[in-house]
This record gives sequence, structure tokens and C-alpha cells, in this order.
Amino acid sequence: MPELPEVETVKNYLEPLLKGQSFAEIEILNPNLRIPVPDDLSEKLANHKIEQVTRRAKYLAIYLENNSVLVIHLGMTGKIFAHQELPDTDKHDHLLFRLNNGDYLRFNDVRKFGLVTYLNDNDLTKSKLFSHLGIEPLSDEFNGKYLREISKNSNLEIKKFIMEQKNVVGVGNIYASEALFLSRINPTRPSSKISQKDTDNLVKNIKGVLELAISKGGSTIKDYRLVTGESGYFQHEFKTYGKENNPCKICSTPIKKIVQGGRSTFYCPKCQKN
DNA sequence: AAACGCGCCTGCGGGC
DNA sequence: TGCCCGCAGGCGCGTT
Repeated sequence: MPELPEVETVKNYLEPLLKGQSFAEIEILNPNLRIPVPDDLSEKLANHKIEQVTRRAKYLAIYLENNSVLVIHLGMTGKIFAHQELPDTDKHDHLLFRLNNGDYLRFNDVRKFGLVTYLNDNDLTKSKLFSHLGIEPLSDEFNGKYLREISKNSNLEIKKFIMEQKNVVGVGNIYASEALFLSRINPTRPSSKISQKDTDNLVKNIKGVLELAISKGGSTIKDYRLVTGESGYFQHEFKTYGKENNPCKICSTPIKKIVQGGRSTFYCPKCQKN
């Protein structure tokens, strides 16, 4: 899936398409997602004006005039395509949204780790999907002081720590590797062993890499596509992710691949010392 | 109670 | 060519 920059990019595309419109009908083609798509989705959401299109963590939260919220998560392979007329559907399409202006949105998800549902209450914190989520990485609350405070007593490896959604949301497997490289921190270093100065730097680099990726329209690897079907561009700027055995951009040492918590991690063993 | 590891599901590419 | 295995932007759950 899409990590935070990809979801933010989707949000930015959807906002002008949706804001002020309403859903005329939402057709469920296949309800079998991470949680089943509720039968009454269309009934609950249709014909209520769309007020806001937002992102929280890696979720899209689309607020309607009747206080309900359409919630979409793209999982690993979820995609949303926009069309100006009735599109052909393929076997991994799960929902087809028809807007009052005749546009369509198509939700496609090969691996079905995504979800589409609604909330009756627009206070996201009341939902089980959102209640446990930590702060946003691009917010002012996410700063070196905060990160050091929550990490200084943890022996969890730093890459796992920053990917933990209760600590900070939206930092996925790619951007965790990239931010640690930029910060010259070994991904296996215990969180407690990172100085305030290095923590400040890590926060700066997490924000920097996410913002840069957003500015490039996210990263396209395999399945992820922009709403328009175009690719994002940030994948061309990866310094470590997927670069096993390629020379480090700084010192030319071959990039190493290890596995942490079942996820691949890429880093430079020379630049990123423990 | 934090932390691990597994399962959810499908497709693709590499190795044999 | 074909089969089998490992791996993939995430996340929640049960178990230690």
C-alpha cells in the first residue's frame, strides 16, 4: 500500500472531484475486504453533500453533510480510479461510486487488505479503526522532544518503533528505511540508544522524506497508481529501498537487506552505524 | 503489557 | 516451459 504520501496524493486528487458533490449510488461489487463492506453503505451515504475529503494516518475520511463519514483504506494494493463515464470493471473491483454529476469512482484491490466502510459519527476517535492511532508525522506535535520522550525507555529497534502506529502514524516500510538512511541511524539500533540530537534529526528527515514524496505524487511500485492511472515519481529517488547490493549514494558500500519483524529493511552498513 | 509472529489474499518473478 | 517458493506500500489478533 500506499504509505502516507500515496494516500495524501489520492486525497489531493479526490478533493476537487468530490467536494460539494454527493454520491448518487454506491454499488458493491464484492464486499469481501479486510472488514466486509456494509450492505447499507449506499443507503447511508447517498444524496448527502460531501463536505470534506481528509486523510488520517493511511485512511481517507470523507465527511458528509449528515455527519456520516465514508472511510477508505487502501491496504497494500488498493487503488481508486476516477472516470467521467461508466467504466468497464475488472475482477478486483469492489465498489463503484456514481456521483450526482455523472462522474464515477472505482475502488480496486487485488489483495483485499483494504477496507471501505462508513461511520455514523464524525468524531473519528470514537471509532475502533482510529482510536488507537498516534499523532500525525507532519504535525507540529511530532517533534524531537515528543519522539525522544516516548522512545527513551524502549529497547525496540528504531525502525520498528517509528513504524508503530501508536507512536506516529503513516510511516511505512519504504519511508522508514529512507528516513533512517538520511539520518545515518542503523535501523536495528535500540530506540533508547538514540541521542536527542539524532532524534531531532530523525524527525526532520521523516517529515522531509514524506513531504518530498508528496510533492512527487508518491511512489509507484507494482500496483499503486494515481487516481488518473498515472504513476507517482518518488520511487526514482529511493536511496535504499529495494536497492540491495547497489552502491550507497554516499560511500559506495553495497546496501544491505535484512528482515525486521517480517519486513525487509535496506540500509548502508557503513553510513548507518549502530 | 510490550512485543512477536502469523494470517489475511493474490500475483509475479526468479530459480531450478 | 512449468512449477514452486518467496516476497510485496498494512494491519489486527492471539500468544508469550
